[in-house]
Amino acid sequence: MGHIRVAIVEDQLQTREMLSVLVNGTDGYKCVAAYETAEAALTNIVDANPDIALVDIHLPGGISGIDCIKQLRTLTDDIQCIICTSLEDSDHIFAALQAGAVGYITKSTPPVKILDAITDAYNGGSPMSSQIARKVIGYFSAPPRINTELEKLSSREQELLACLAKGYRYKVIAGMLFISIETVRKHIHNIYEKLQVSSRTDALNKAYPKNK
Amino acid sequence: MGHIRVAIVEDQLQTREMLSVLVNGTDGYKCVAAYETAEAALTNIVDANPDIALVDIHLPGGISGIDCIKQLRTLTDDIQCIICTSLEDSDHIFAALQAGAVGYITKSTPPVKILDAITDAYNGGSPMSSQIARKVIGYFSAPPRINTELEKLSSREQELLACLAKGYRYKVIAGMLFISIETVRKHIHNIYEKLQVSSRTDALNKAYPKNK
DNA sequence: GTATTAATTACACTTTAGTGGTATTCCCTA
DNA sequence: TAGGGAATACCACTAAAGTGTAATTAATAC
Repeated sequence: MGHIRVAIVEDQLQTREMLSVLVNGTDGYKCVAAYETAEAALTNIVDANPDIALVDIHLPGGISGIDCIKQLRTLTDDIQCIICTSLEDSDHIFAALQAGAVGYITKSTPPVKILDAITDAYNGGSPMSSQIARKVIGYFSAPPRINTELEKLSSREQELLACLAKGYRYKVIAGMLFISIETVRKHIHNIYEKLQVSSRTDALNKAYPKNK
Repeated sequence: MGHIRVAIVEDQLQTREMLSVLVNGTDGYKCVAAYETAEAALTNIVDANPDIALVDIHLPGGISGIDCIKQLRTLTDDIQCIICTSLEDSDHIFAALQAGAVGYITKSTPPVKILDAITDAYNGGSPMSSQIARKVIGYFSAPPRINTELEKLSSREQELLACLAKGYRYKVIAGMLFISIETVRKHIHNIYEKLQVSSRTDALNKAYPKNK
């Protein structure tokens, strides 16, 4: 005991060797497995029982590192995966975190920082550079877009539109709002004109654009 | 030039003083404003023109630090806000990042790390501890919820449903998928049966529930 | 004080959506 | 190989949605 068990999933021999030497050469860390492909990792990694797995995104064969993590999550929750890659675009970062990676470091990370990242993840943190963190939170801070479409509508019309969004029939809406079905028709017709559409779904898509 | 302009929004005099002394006492940083309340900050901060604002969450008066950031975003995009608080729960973190904060540090952060965070944010990073980062990504990987409704549908049916979502008419869908309008009807009827609904809007609401 | 606008109702009409039944082909599996 | 699901297609029918025009009232704006 007393050491963190590390597995490596990395196709490049040189990087793989570098990582395992780094890990094994440091007190408190032990490299318990190293795989060249996702396939090899998935069939053997559970037996190796690492605490932490360093996973490359770009792997040979059909399974990417991201998919590898995704599938690994179906096998066990005991292995925490850190993506270790040269790819730094938002899409890969996002996909990796969604797959269940707890950290994301780049291959240019200096060796001592890699060990820090391993310890960090082991202690319940999520190692990533603040540059990467910025990209991560980019997904949160939804564009402060104001909905110009909705503003075109009167409050009554917005009320009607909300009913449309819930899928209510004209008759039901009329009953709920205590107005005649003809008025409902008229309101909705006005809404469609203002939004420049001609169907319920189009109106909803325009007024409440899907965020992602 | 040559220094990062910092504003402070913090109700506690002691902390405020500590931060301004820290910032002003370090080469490359300058405290250009310090406010006790969100209200004061919102009316004056744009004129002070800081690069970075350190914002507490818990502020006296009606406006919290999070709402302060939210409103500030409607005034300018030039000020990057870092939350500096003692609150560390996921909800606050998430709300802050959604409001537009680019970083999240705690008051227990040592002074030098606070300066690092400011520089970090200034350079396009998102300063936060890896513990906080873990909570952030928790929102990503958290709901491994599979959409059981969508799974009931065959791939062809899902294709049809996607067309419905875009607001296409039956005739248009038929043209796009090279099938007859009657087949479109049939598919959609089957979809409605599987989802236990009887209208386009209901089907979409059930198959693609709004996440918020 | 008059013009505009939102909200309301009405009627007639066209188009689209949704229901129910039947049938063929293909593919997969028990 | 018999059955089942999925995809395709057609028909007849009903229900709902959407269009066009017109008119009244109340509030608001100029």
